Amino acid sequence: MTTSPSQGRGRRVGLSRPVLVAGATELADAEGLDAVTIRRLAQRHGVSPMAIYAHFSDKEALFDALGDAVLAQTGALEGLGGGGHEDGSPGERRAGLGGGSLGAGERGLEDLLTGFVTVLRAHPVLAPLAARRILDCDAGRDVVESVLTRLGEEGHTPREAAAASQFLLNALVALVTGEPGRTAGADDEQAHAQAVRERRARLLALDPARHPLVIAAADVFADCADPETYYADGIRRLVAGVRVKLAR
Amino acid sequence: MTTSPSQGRGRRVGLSRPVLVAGATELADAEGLDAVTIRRLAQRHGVSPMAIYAHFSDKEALFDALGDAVLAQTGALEGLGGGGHEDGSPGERRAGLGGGSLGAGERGLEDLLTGFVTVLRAHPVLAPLAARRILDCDAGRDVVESVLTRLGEEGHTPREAAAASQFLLNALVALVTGEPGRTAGADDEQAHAQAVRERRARLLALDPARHPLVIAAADVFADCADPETYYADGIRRLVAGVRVKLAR
DNA sequence: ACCTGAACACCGTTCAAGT
DNA sequence: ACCTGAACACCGTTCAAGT
Repeated sequence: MTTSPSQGRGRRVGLSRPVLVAGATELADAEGLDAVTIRRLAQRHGVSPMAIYAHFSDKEALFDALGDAVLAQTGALEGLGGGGHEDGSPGERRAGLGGGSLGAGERGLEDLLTGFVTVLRAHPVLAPLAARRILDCDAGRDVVESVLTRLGEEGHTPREAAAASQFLLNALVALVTGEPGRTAGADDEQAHAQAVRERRARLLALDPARHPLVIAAADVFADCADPETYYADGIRRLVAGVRVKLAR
Repeated sequence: MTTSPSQGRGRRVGLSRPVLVAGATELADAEGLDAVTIRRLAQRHGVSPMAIYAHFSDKEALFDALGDAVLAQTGALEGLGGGGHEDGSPGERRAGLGGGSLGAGERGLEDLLTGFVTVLRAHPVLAPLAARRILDCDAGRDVVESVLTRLGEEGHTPREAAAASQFLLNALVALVTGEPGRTAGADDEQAHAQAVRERRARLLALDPARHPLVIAAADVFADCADPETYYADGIRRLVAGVRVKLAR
Protein backbone atom coordinates (compact mmCIF):
# COMPACT_ATOMS: atom_id res chain seq x y z
CA MET A 1 0.00 0.00 0.00
CA THR A 2 2.88 2.36 0.75
CA THR A 3 5.29 1.78 -2.15
CA SER A 4 5.14 -0.46 -5.18
CA PRO A 5 6.43 -3.89 -4.20
CA SER A 6 9.49 -5.43 -5.73
CA GLN A 7 8.66 -6.60 -9.22
CA GLY A 8 10.23 -9.28 -11.37
CA ARG A 9 12.98 -10.80 -9.23
CA GLY A 10 12.83 -7.88 -6.83
CA ARG A 11 15.39 -6.65 -4.41
CA ARG A 12 15.56 -8.70 -1.26
CA VAL A 13 16.76 -5.81 0.81
CA GLY A 14 13.66 -4.59 2.61
CA LEU A 15 12.22 -7.92 3.66
CA SER A 16 10.35 -7.47 6.91
CA ARG A 17 7.02 -8.26 8.52
CA PRO A 18 5.31 -5.05 7.38
CA VAL A 19 6.60 -5.47 3.84
CA LEU A 20 5.41 -9.05 3.68
CA VAL A 21 2.04 -8.13 5.16
CA ALA A 22 1.65 -5.42 2.53
CA GLY A 23 2.55 -7.87 -0.21
CA ALA A 24 0.17 -10.51 1.09
CA THR A 25 -2.59 -7.92 1.35
CA GLU A 26 -2.14 -6.89 -2.27
CA LEU A 27 -2.20 -10.55 -3.24
CA ALA A 28 -5.40 -11.11 -1.29
CA ASP A 29 -7.08 -8.02 -2.70
CA ALA A 30 -6.19 -8.92 -6.25
CA GLU A 31 -6.77 -12.67 -6.30
CA GLY A 32 -8.49 -13.66 -3.10
CA LEU A 33 -7.34 -15.26 0.12
CA ASP A 34 -6.53 -18.58 -1.56
CA ALA A 35 -3.87 -16.83 -3.58
CA VAL A 36 -2.04 -15.88 -0.41
CA THR A 37 0.50 -18.62 -0.31
CA ILE A 38 3.88 -18.85 1.33
CA ARG A 39 5.45 -19.74 -1.97
CA ARG A 40 3.77 -17.02 -3.98
CA LEU A 41 4.53 -14.44 -1.36
CA ALA A 42 8.17 -15.47 -1.41
CA GLN A 43 8.31 -15.39 -5.22
CA ARG A 44 6.69 -11.95 -5.17
CA HIS A 45 9.56 -10.66 -3.08
CA GLY A 46 12.27 -12.50 -4.96
CA VAL A 47 13.14 -14.77 -2.10
CA SER A 48 13.05 -18.44 -1.21
CA PRO A 49 9.89 -19.75 0.48
CA MET A 50 11.85 -20.50 3.61
CA ALA A 51 12.83 -16.84 4.00
CA ILE A 52 9.21 -16.12 4.94
CA TYR A 53 9.59 -18.32 7.99
CA ALA A 54 12.14 -15.91 9.36
CA HIS A 55 9.29 -13.47 9.90
CA PHE A 56 6.27 -15.72 10.49
CA SER A 57 6.38 -19.03 12.31
CA ASP A 58 3.82 -20.50 9.95
CA LYS A 59 1.01 -19.61 7.60
CA GLU A 60 -1.45 -19.10 10.40
CA ALA A 61 0.82 -16.47 11.93
CA LEU A 62 0.92 -14.70 8.58
CA PHE A 63 -2.87 -14.68 8.39
CA ASP A 64 -3.09 -13.41 11.94
CA ALA A 65 -0.80 -10.58 10.96
CA LEU A 66 -3.04 -9.76 8.00
CA GLY A 67 -6.02 -9.45 10.33
CA ASP A 68 -4.02 -7.36 12.77
CA ALA A 69 -2.87 -5.05 9.99
CA VAL A 70 -6.47 -4.36 8.97
CA LEU A 71 -7.39 -3.59 12.56
CA ALA A 72 -4.36 -1.33 12.92
CA GLN A 73 -5.88 0.92 10.27
CA THR A 74 -8.54 1.92 12.77
CA GLY A 75 -5.87 3.88 14.62
CA ALA A 76 -5.68 6.33 11.73
CA LEU A 77 -9.38 7.08 11.96
CA GLU A 78 -11.56 9.00 14.39
CA GLY A 79 -11.03 9.28 18.13
CA LEU A 80 -10.86 5.59 18.76
CA GLY A 81 -8.05 4.87 21.12
CA GLY A 82 -8.00 8.25 22.72
CA GLY A 83 -6.02 10.60 20.50
CA GLY A 84 -8.48 11.19 17.68
CA HIS A 85 -9.12 14.42 15.84
CA GLU A 86 -12.32 14.24 13.88
CA ASP A 87 -15.51 16.16 13.29
CA GLY A 88 -17.32 14.71 16.29
CA SER A 89 -17.58 16.92 19.35
CA PRO A 90 -14.95 15.71 21.82
CA GLY A 91 -16.71 16.55 25.06
CA GLU A 92 -19.77 14.33 24.91
CA ARG A 93 -18.22 11.28 26.52
CA ARG A 94 -20.40 11.15 29.62
CA ALA A 95 -23.64 12.39 28.14
CA GLY A 96 -26.78 10.47 27.29
CA LEU A 97 -26.82 7.84 30.02
CA GLY A 98 -29.51 5.26 29.51
CA GLY A 99 -31.44 7.32 27.05
CA GLY A 100 -33.43 5.38 24.48
CA SER A 101 -33.90 8.38 22.24
CA LEU A 102 -31.50 9.76 19.67
CA GLY A 103 -29.32 11.83 21.96
CA ALA A 104 -25.71 12.88 21.78
CA GLY A 105 -24.13 9.56 22.73
CA GLU A 106 -25.79 7.84 19.83
CA ARG A 107 -23.91 9.73 17.19
CA GLY A 108 -20.74 8.61 18.85
CA LEU A 109 -21.55 4.93 18.56
CA GLU A 110 -22.69 5.20 14.97
CA ASP A 111 -19.60 7.16 13.99
CA LEU A 112 -17.45 4.56 15.68
CA LEU A 113 -19.07 1.71 13.81
CA THR A 114 -19.00 3.63 10.55
CA GLY A 115 -15.29 4.15 10.93
CA PHE A 116 -14.72 0.49 11.70
CA VAL A 117 -16.76 -0.69 8.76
CA THR A 118 -14.87 1.70 6.49
CA VAL A 119 -11.65 0.03 7.52
CA LEU A 120 -13.09 -3.43 6.88
CA ARG A 121 -14.42 -2.37 3.47
CA ALA A 122 -10.92 -1.48 2.32
CA HIS A 123 -10.03 -5.20 2.26
CA PRO A 124 -13.25 -7.22 2.27
CA VAL A 125 -11.58 -10.61 1.93
CA LEU A 126 -9.55 -9.90 5.05
CA ALA A 127 -12.57 -8.89 7.13
CA PRO A 128 -13.11 -12.38 8.56
CA LEU A 129 -9.45 -12.53 9.56
CA ALA A 130 -9.79 -9.18 11.31
CA ALA A 131 -12.88 -10.41 13.14
CA ARG A 132 -11.04 -13.42 14.52
CA ARG A 133 -8.23 -11.21 15.75
CA ILE A 134 -10.21 -8.39 17.32
CA LEU A 135 -9.47 -9.43 20.90
CA ASP A 136 -5.94 -10.56 20.09
CA CYS A 137 -4.28 -7.29 19.16
CA ASP A 138 -4.15 -3.83 20.70
CA ALA A 139 -5.84 -2.06 17.81
CA GLY A 140 -8.76 -4.48 17.88
CA ARG A 141 -9.12 -4.24 21.62
CA ASP A 142 -9.09 -0.45 21.35
CA VAL A 143 -12.12 -0.68 19.07
CA VAL A 144 -13.87 -3.01 21.49
CA GLU A 145 -12.95 -0.79 24.41
CA SER A 146 -14.45 2.22 22.64
CA VAL A 147 -17.65 0.38 21.83
CA LEU A 148 -17.91 -0.82 25.43
CA THR A 149 -17.41 2.73 26.63
CA ARG A 150 -20.25 4.05 24.48
CA LEU A 151 -22.53 1.21 25.53
CA GLY A 152 -21.74 1.80 29.18
CA GLU A 153 -22.62 5.46 28.76
CA GLU A 154 -25.97 4.36 27.44
CA GLY A 155 -26.68 2.44 30.61
CA HIS A 156 -25.79 -1.11 29.64
CA THR A 157 -24.40 -3.34 32.33
CA PRO A 158 -20.89 -4.64 31.64
CA ARG A 159 -22.24 -8.08 30.72
CA GLU A 160 -24.87 -6.62 28.42
CA ALA A 161 -22.36 -4.28 26.87
CA ALA A 162 -19.93 -7.13 26.24
CA ALA A 163 -22.56 -9.26 24.52
CA ALA A 164 -23.80 -6.27 22.56
CA SER A 165 -20.32 -5.33 21.36
CA GLN A 166 -19.74 -8.88 20.14
CA PHE A 167 -23.03 -8.68 18.37
CA LEU A 168 -22.25 -5.34 16.77
CA LEU A 169 -18.77 -6.11 15.55
CA ASN A 170 -19.66 -9.53 14.20
CA ALA A 171 -22.64 -8.07 12.41
CA LEU A 172 -20.46 -5.43 10.79
CA VAL A 173 -18.23 -8.14 9.39
CA ALA A 174 -21.34 -9.87 8.09
CA LEU A 175 -22.43 -6.63 6.46
CA VAL A 176 -19.12 -6.43 4.62
CA THR A 177 -18.76 -10.06 3.58
CA GLY A 178 -22.44 -10.23 2.65
CA GLU A 179 -22.51 -7.06 0.60
CA PRO A 180 -24.58 -7.97 -2.47
CA GLY A 181 -22.16 -6.69 -5.10
CA ARG A 182 -19.37 -8.93 -3.80
CA THR A 183 -17.90 -11.22 -6.47
CA ALA A 184 -15.17 -13.69 -5.66
CA GLY A 185 -12.62 -13.20 -8.40
CA ALA A 186 -13.86 -10.03 -10.05
CA ASP A 187 -10.63 -8.27 -10.89
CA ASP A 188 -11.95 -5.63 -13.24
CA GLU A 189 -15.16 -3.65 -13.58
CA GLN A 190 -16.10 -5.62 -16.67
CA ALA A 191 -16.13 -9.01 -14.96
CA HIS A 192 -18.03 -7.62 -12.01
CA ALA A 193 -20.79 -6.16 -14.18
CA GLN A 194 -21.07 -9.43 -16.05
CA ALA A 195 -21.37 -11.42 -12.83
CA VAL A 196 -24.07 -9.09 -11.58
CA ARG A 197 -26.01 -9.45 -14.80
CA GLU A 198 -25.82 -13.23 -14.66
CA ARG A 199 -26.87 -13.33 -11.04
CA ARG A 200 -29.84 -11.11 -11.80
CA ALA A 201 -30.87 -13.19 -14.80
CA ARG A 202 -30.71 -16.39 -12.77
CA LEU A 203 -33.04 -14.92 -10.15
CA LEU A 204 -35.46 -13.61 -12.75
CA ALA A 205 -35.66 -17.08 -14.31
CA LEU A 206 -37.01 -18.64 -11.12
CA ASP A 207 -40.47 -20.12 -10.75
CA PRO A 208 -42.72 -17.10 -10.07
CA ALA A 209 -45.20 -19.29 -8.20
CA ARG A 210 -42.63 -20.39 -5.66
CA HIS A 211 -40.41 -17.34 -5.32
CA PRO A 212 -42.40 -14.25 -6.30
CA LEU A 213 -40.81 -11.95 -3.73
CA VAL A 214 -37.28 -13.12 -4.45
CA ILE A 215 -37.86 -12.38 -8.12
CA ALA A 216 -39.28 -8.95 -7.29
CA ALA A 217 -36.14 -8.21 -5.29
CA ALA A 218 -33.70 -9.54 -7.89
CA ASP A 219 -32.08 -6.15 -8.46
CA VAL A 220 -31.35 -5.66 -4.78
CA PHE A 221 -29.96 -9.17 -4.42
CA ALA A 222 -27.83 -9.05 -7.55
CA ASP A 223 -25.91 -5.91 -6.74
CA CYS A 224 -25.44 -3.27 -4.12
CA ALA A 225 -26.45 -0.18 -6.04
CA ASP A 226 -25.59 2.23 -3.24
CA PRO A 227 -23.04 0.91 -0.75
CA GLU A 228 -23.08 4.06 1.37
CA THR A 229 -26.79 3.70 2.06
CA TYR A 230 -26.40 -0.04 2.53
CA TYR A 231 -23.87 0.45 5.31
CA ALA A 232 -25.52 3.50 6.85
CA ASP A 233 -28.85 1.69 7.08
CA GLY A 234 -27.28 -1.48 8.41
CA ILE A 235 -25.49 0.42 11.15
CA ARG A 236 -28.64 2.37 12.01
CA ARG A 237 -30.53 -0.89 12.41
CA LEU A 238 -27.79 -2.49 14.46
CA VAL A 239 -27.50 0.45 16.80
CA ALA A 240 -31.26 0.59 17.21
CA GLY A 241 -31.30 -3.13 17.97
CA VAL A 242 -28.65 -2.74 20.61
CA ARG A 243 -30.70 -0.02 22.28
CA VAL A 244 -33.66 -2.34 22.71
CA LYS A 245 -34.36 -3.14 26.31
CA LEU A 246 -34.29 -6.93 26.61
CA ALA A 247 -36.75 -8.61 28.97
CA ARG A 248 -34.90 -10.37 31.80
CA MET B 1 -25.92 -38.26 9.47
CA THR B 2 -28.33 -41.03 8.46
CA THR B 3 -26.22 -44.16 8.79
CA SER B 4 -22.68 -44.73 9.89
CA PRO B 5 -20.41 -44.27 6.88
CA SER B 6 -18.25 -47.01 5.50
CA GLN B 7 -15.34 -47.58 7.81
CA GLY B 8 -11.90 -49.02 7.14
CA ARG B 9 -11.86 -49.78 3.43
CA GLY B 10 -15.61 -49.52 3.25
CA ARG B 11 -18.01 -50.86 0.71
CA ARG B 12 -18.12 -48.80 -2.42
CA VAL B 13 -21.70 -49.72 -3.10
CA GLY B 14 -23.69 -46.71 -1.90
CA LEU B 15 -21.53 -43.98 -3.38
CA SER B 16 -23.73 -41.03 -4.28
CA ARG B 17 -23.99 -37.30 -3.82
CA PRO B 18 -25.97 -37.48 -0.56
CA VAL B 19 -23.62 -40.07 0.88
CA LEU B 20 -20.57 -38.00 -0.02
CA VAL B 21 -22.16 -34.84 1.36
CA ALA B 22 -22.88 -36.64 4.61
CA GLY B 23 -19.31 -37.89 4.79
CA ALA B 24 -17.87 -34.46 4.04
CA THR B 25 -20.14 -32.91 6.66
CA GLU B 26 -18.92 -35.32 9.32
CA LEU B 27 -15.37 -34.55 8.28
CA ALA B 28 -16.01 -30.81 8.56
CA ASP B 29 -17.74 -31.11 11.92
CA ALA B 30 -14.96 -33.23 13.36
CA GLU B 31 -11.86 -31.55 11.96
CA GLY B 32 -12.87 -28.30 10.33
CA LEU B 33 -13.40 -27.22 6.77
CA ASP B 34 -9.73 -27.59 5.87
CA ALA B 35 -10.02 -31.31 6.53
CA VAL B 36 -12.61 -31.62 3.78
CA THR B 37 -10.43 -32.75 0.98
CA ILE B 38 -11.19 -34.68 -2.18
CA ARG B 39 -8.57 -37.23 -1.28
CA ARG B 40 -9.65 -37.68 2.32
CA LEU B 41 -13.28 -37.91 1.34
CA ALA B 42 -12.41 -40.60 -1.19
CA GLN B 43 -10.31 -42.52 1.30
CA ARG B 44 -13.15 -42.30 3.82
CA HIS B 45 -15.43 -44.07 1.37
CA GLY B 46 -12.84 -46.59 0.22
CA VAL B 47 -12.61 -45.21 -3.27
CA SER B 48 -10.11 -43.53 -5.54
CA PRO B 49 -9.98 -39.71 -5.46
CA MET B 50 -11.17 -39.61 -9.05
CA ALA B 51 -14.40 -41.41 -8.14
CA ILE B 52 -15.50 -38.22 -6.36
CA TYR B 53 -15.44 -36.39 -9.67
CA ALA B 54 -18.22 -38.62 -10.92
CA HIS B 55 -20.52 -36.80 -8.49
CA PHE B 56 -18.98 -33.32 -8.21
CA SER B 57 -17.32 -31.48 -11.05
CA ASP B 58 -14.75 -30.02 -8.68
CA LYS B 59 -14.12 -29.12 -5.08
CA GLU B 60 -16.15 -25.93 -5.31
CA ALA B 61 -19.18 -27.94 -6.40
CA LEU B 62 -18.73 -30.18 -3.39
CA PHE B 63 -18.61 -27.16 -1.08
CA ASP B 64 -21.69 -25.71 -2.75
CA ALA B 65 -23.46 -28.99 -2.06
CA LEU B 66 -22.42 -28.79 1.59
CA GLY B 67 -24.00 -25.37 1.88
CA ASP B 68 -27.13 -26.54 0.08
CA ALA B 69 -27.44 -29.54 2.38
CA VAL B 70 -27.40 -27.31 5.45
CA LEU B 71 -30.09 -25.11 3.92
CA ALA B 72 -32.16 -28.15 3.01
CA GLN B 73 -32.47 -28.88 6.72
CA THR B 74 -34.73 -25.85 7.03
CA GLY B 75 -37.38 -27.83 5.19
CA ALA B 76 -37.73 -30.16 8.17
CA LEU B 77 -38.48 -27.25 10.47
CA GLU B 78 -41.42 -24.92 10.94
CA GLY B 79 -43.85 -23.80 8.23
CA LEU B 80 -41.19 -22.37 6.02
CA GLY B 81 -41.92 -23.26 2.45
CA GLY B 82 -45.62 -23.69 2.83
CA GLY B 83 -46.22 -27.22 4.07
CA GLY B 84 -45.11 -26.88 7.66
CA HIS B 85 -46.78 -28.36 10.69
CA GLU B 86 -45.55 -26.67 13.82
CA ASP B 87 -46.80 -24.93 16.92
CA GLY B 88 -47.33 -21.58 15.24
CA SER B 89 -50.89 -20.66 14.34
CA PRO B 90 -51.29 -21.22 10.60
CA GLY B 91 -53.83 -18.51 9.84
CA GLU B 92 -51.89 -15.36 10.75
CA ARG B 93 -50.24 -14.87 7.38
CA ARG B 94 -52.00 -11.63 6.47
CA ALA B 95 -52.25 -10.10 9.91
CA GLY B 96 -50.25 -7.28 11.45
CA LEU B 97 -49.67 -5.07 8.43
CA GLY B 98 -47.34 -2.19 9.16
CA GLY B 99 -47.61 -2.50 12.90
CA GLY B 100 -44.57 -1.37 14.84
CA SER B 101 -45.69 -2.98 18.04
CA LEU B 102 -45.29 -6.56 19.13
CA GLY B 103 -48.28 -8.04 17.34
CA ALA B 104 -48.91 -11.42 15.79
CA GLY B 105 -46.67 -11.01 12.73
CA GLU B 106 -43.65 -10.38 14.89
CA ARG B 107 -43.65 -13.76 16.53
CA GLY B 108 -43.66 -15.20 13.06
CA LEU B 109 -40.46 -13.46 12.03
CA GLU B 110 -38.64 -14.30 15.22
CA ASP B 111 -39.67 -17.94 15.02
CA LEU B 112 -38.54 -18.06 11.44
CA LEU B 113 -35.11 -16.67 12.29
CA THR B 114 -34.82 -18.90 15.32
CA GLY B 115 -35.48 -21.93 13.18
CA PHE B 116 -32.93 -20.83 10.62
CA VAL B 117 -30.27 -20.16 13.21
CA THR B 118 -30.93 -23.56 14.76
CA VAL B 119 -30.15 -25.17 11.44
CA LEU B 120 -26.96 -23.16 11.08
CA ARG B 121 -25.86 -24.02 14.61
CA ALA B 122 -25.95 -27.73 13.81
CA HIS B 123 -22.87 -27.27 11.60
CA PRO B 124 -21.20 -23.97 12.48
CA VAL B 125 -18.24 -24.41 10.16
CA LEU B 126 -20.61 -24.81 7.24
CA ALA B 127 -22.61 -21.69 8.05
CA PRO B 128 -20.56 -19.44 5.76
CA LEU B 129 -21.02 -21.92 2.91
CA ALA B 130 -24.76 -21.90 3.51
CA ALA B 131 -24.80 -18.11 3.48
CA ARG B 132 -23.12 -17.97 0.09
CA ARG B 133 -25.67 -20.41 -1.31
CA ILE B 134 -28.85 -18.97 0.10
CA LEU B 135 -30.06 -17.55 -3.22
CA ASP B 136 -28.71 -20.47 -5.23
CA CYS B 137 -30.85 -23.33 -4.02
CA ASP B 138 -34.56 -23.83 -3.50
CA ALA B 139 -34.35 -24.39 0.24
CA GLY B 140 -32.40 -21.18 0.72
CA ARG B 141 -34.74 -19.19 -1.45
CA ASP B 142 -37.68 -20.59 0.50
CA VAL B 143 -36.19 -19.11 3.64
CA VAL B 144 -35.66 -15.77 1.94
CA GLU B 145 -39.16 -15.87 0.50
CA SER B 146 -40.60 -16.46 3.97
CA VAL B 147 -38.62 -13.62 5.48
CA LEU B 148 -39.69 -11.32 2.65
CA THR B 149 -43.30 -12.31 3.23
CA ARG B 150 -43.14 -11.45 6.92
CA LEU B 151 -41.40 -8.15 6.20
CA GLY B 152 -43.99 -7.27 3.59
CA GLU B 153 -46.72 -7.94 6.10
CA GLU B 154 -45.04 -5.46 8.38
CA GLY B 155 -45.30 -2.77 5.76
CA HIS B 156 -41.86 -2.77 4.23
CA THR B 157 -41.61 -1.90 0.57
CA PRO B 158 -40.16 -4.68 -1.61
CA ARG B 159 -36.81 -2.89 -1.82
CA GLU B 160 -36.68 -2.29 1.90
CA ALA B 161 -37.69 -5.86 2.61
CA ALA B 162 -35.00 -7.18 0.29
CA ALA B 163 -32.28 -5.14 1.95
CA ALA B 164 -33.60 -6.04 5.39
CA SER B 165 -33.67 -9.75 4.63
CA GLN B 166 -30.07 -9.61 3.46
CA PHE B 167 -29.22 -7.82 6.65
CA LEU B 168 -31.03 -10.35 8.82
CA LEU B 169 -29.68 -13.50 7.27
CA ASN B 170 -26.11 -12.25 7.09
CA ALA B 171 -26.31 -11.17 10.70
CA LEU B 172 -27.54 -14.61 11.74
CA VAL B 173 -24.51 -16.19 10.13
CA ALA B 174 -22.36 -13.70 12.01
CA LEU B 175 -24.09 -14.67 15.23
CA VAL B 176 -23.19 -18.31 14.62
CA THR B 177 -19.61 -17.88 13.40
CA GLY B 178 -18.95 -15.26 16.07
CA GLU B 179 -20.35 -17.23 18.99
CA PRO B 180 -17.81 -16.68 21.77
CA GLY B 181 -17.36 -20.33 22.76
CA ARG B 182 -16.28 -21.28 19.24
CA THR B 183 -12.89 -22.99 19.11
CA ALA B 184 -11.36 -24.04 15.82
CA GLY B 185 -10.18 -27.59 16.40
CA ALA B 186 -11.82 -28.39 19.73
CA ASP B 187 -12.75 -32.02 19.31
CA ASP B 188 -13.55 -32.89 22.88
CA GLU B 189 -14.98 -31.05 25.87
CA GLN B 190 -11.59 -31.10 27.53
CA ALA B 191 -9.80 -29.17 24.80
CA HIS B 192 -12.63 -26.66 24.58
CA ALA B 193 -12.56 -25.91 28.31
CA GLN B 194 -8.81 -25.49 28.18
CA ALA B 195 -9.03 -23.08 25.24
CA VAL B 196 -11.65 -21.04 27.06
CA ARG B 197 -9.49 -20.85 30.17
CA GLU B 198 -6.48 -19.71 28.17
CA ARG B 199 -8.47 -17.11 26.31
CA ARG B 200 -9.83 -15.74 29.56
CA ALA B 201 -6.40 -15.66 31.18
CA ARG B 202 -4.96 -13.80 28.22
CA LEU B 203 -7.64 -11.12 28.50
CA LEU B 204 -7.20 -10.79 32.24
CA ALA B 205 -3.49 -10.24 31.75
CA LEU B 206 -4.01 -7.11 29.66
CA ASP B 207 -3.03 -3.63 30.69
CA PRO B 208 -5.87 -2.44 32.95
CA ALA B 209 -5.13 1.18 32.09
CA ARG B 210 -5.69 0.64 28.39
CA HIS B 211 -8.40 -2.03 28.34
CA PRO B 212 -10.36 -1.86 31.59
CA LEU B 213 -13.72 -2.70 30.05
CA VAL B 214 -12.36 -5.54 27.95
CA ILE B 215 -10.87 -7.05 31.10
CA ALA B 216 -14.14 -6.62 32.96
CA ALA B 217 -15.92 -8.49 30.17
CA ALA B 218 -13.35 -11.27 29.89
CA ASP B 219 -15.80 -13.97 30.96
CA VAL B 220 -18.31 -13.01 28.30
CA PHE B 221 -15.65 -12.82 25.60
CA ALA B 222 -13.97 -16.08 26.54
CA ASP B 223 -17.01 -18.30 26.38
CA CYS B 224 -20.69 -18.31 25.58
CA ALA B 225 -22.12 -19.39 28.91
CA ASP B 226 -25.70 -19.57 27.70
CA PRO B 227 -26.06 -20.04 23.94
CA GLU B 228 -29.87 -20.03 24.06
CA THR B 229 -29.96 -16.56 25.54
CA TYR B 230 -27.18 -15.44 23.23
CA TYR B 231 -29.19 -16.36 20.15
CA ALA B 232 -32.55 -15.29 21.52
CA ASP B 233 -31.19 -11.87 22.43
CA GLY B 234 -29.37 -11.50 19.13
CA ILE B 235 -32.50 -12.27 17.17
CA ARG B 236 -34.56 -9.92 19.31
CA ARG B 237 -32.11 -7.12 18.60
CA LEU B 238 -32.00 -7.87 14.89
CA VAL B 239 -35.75 -7.94 14.55
CA ALA B 240 -36.05 -4.71 16.50
CA GLY B 241 -33.45 -3.12 14.24
CA VAL B 242 -35.30 -4.16 11.15
CA ARG B 243 -38.47 -2.58 12.51
CA VAL B 244 -36.79 0.80 12.80
CA LYS B 245 -38.18 3.35 10.41
CA LEU B 246 -35.27 4.65 8.39
CA ALA B 247 -35.21 8.31 7.39
CA ARG B 248 -35.43 8.70 3.63
C1' DA C 1 24.56 -16.90 11.67
C1' DC C 2 21.88 -16.75 8.00
C1' DC C 3 19.64 -18.13 3.74
C1' DT C 4 18.98 -21.86 0.71
C1' DG C 5 17.83 -26.16 -2.18
C1' DA C 6 16.25 -30.57 -1.90
C1' DA C 7 12.98 -33.40 0.05
C1' DC C 8 8.59 -34.98 2.26
C1' DA C 9 3.88 -35.40 2.76
C1' DC C 10 0.21 -33.61 1.28
C1' DC C 11 -3.19 -31.03 -2.23
C1' DG C 12 -6.70 -30.60 -6.77
C1' DT C 13 -7.01 -32.10 -11.22
C1' DT C 14 -5.70 -34.15 -16.00
C1' DC C 15 -5.13 -37.96 -18.78
C1' DA C 16 -4.21 -42.19 -20.72
C1' DA C 17 -4.52 -46.89 -19.55
C1' DG C 18 -6.95 -50.80 -17.72
C1' DT C 19 -11.25 -53.81 -17.05
C1' DA D 1 -18.78 -47.34 -20.02
C1' DC D 2 -16.79 -46.93 -15.94
C1' DC D 3 -13.23 -46.70 -12.46
C1' DT D 4 -8.39 -46.38 -11.78
C1' DG D 5 -3.22 -45.40 -11.22
C1' DA D 6 0.23 -42.53 -12.59
C1' DA D 7 1.45 -38.02 -13.36
C1' DC D 8 1.48 -32.88 -13.08
C1' DA D 9 1.57 -28.64 -10.90
C1' DC D 10 0.98 -26.93 -6.95
C1' DC D 11 0.90 -26.63 -1.44
C1' DG D 12 3.18 -26.03 3.81
C1' DT D 13 6.97 -27.36 6.24
C1' DT D 14 11.37 -30.03 7.74
C1' DC D 15 16.08 -30.57 7.48
C1' DA D 16 20.67 -30.87 6.27
C1' DA D 17 23.83 -28.53 3.44
C1' DG D 18 25.96 -24.41 1.68
C1' DT D 19 28.03 -19.59 2.23
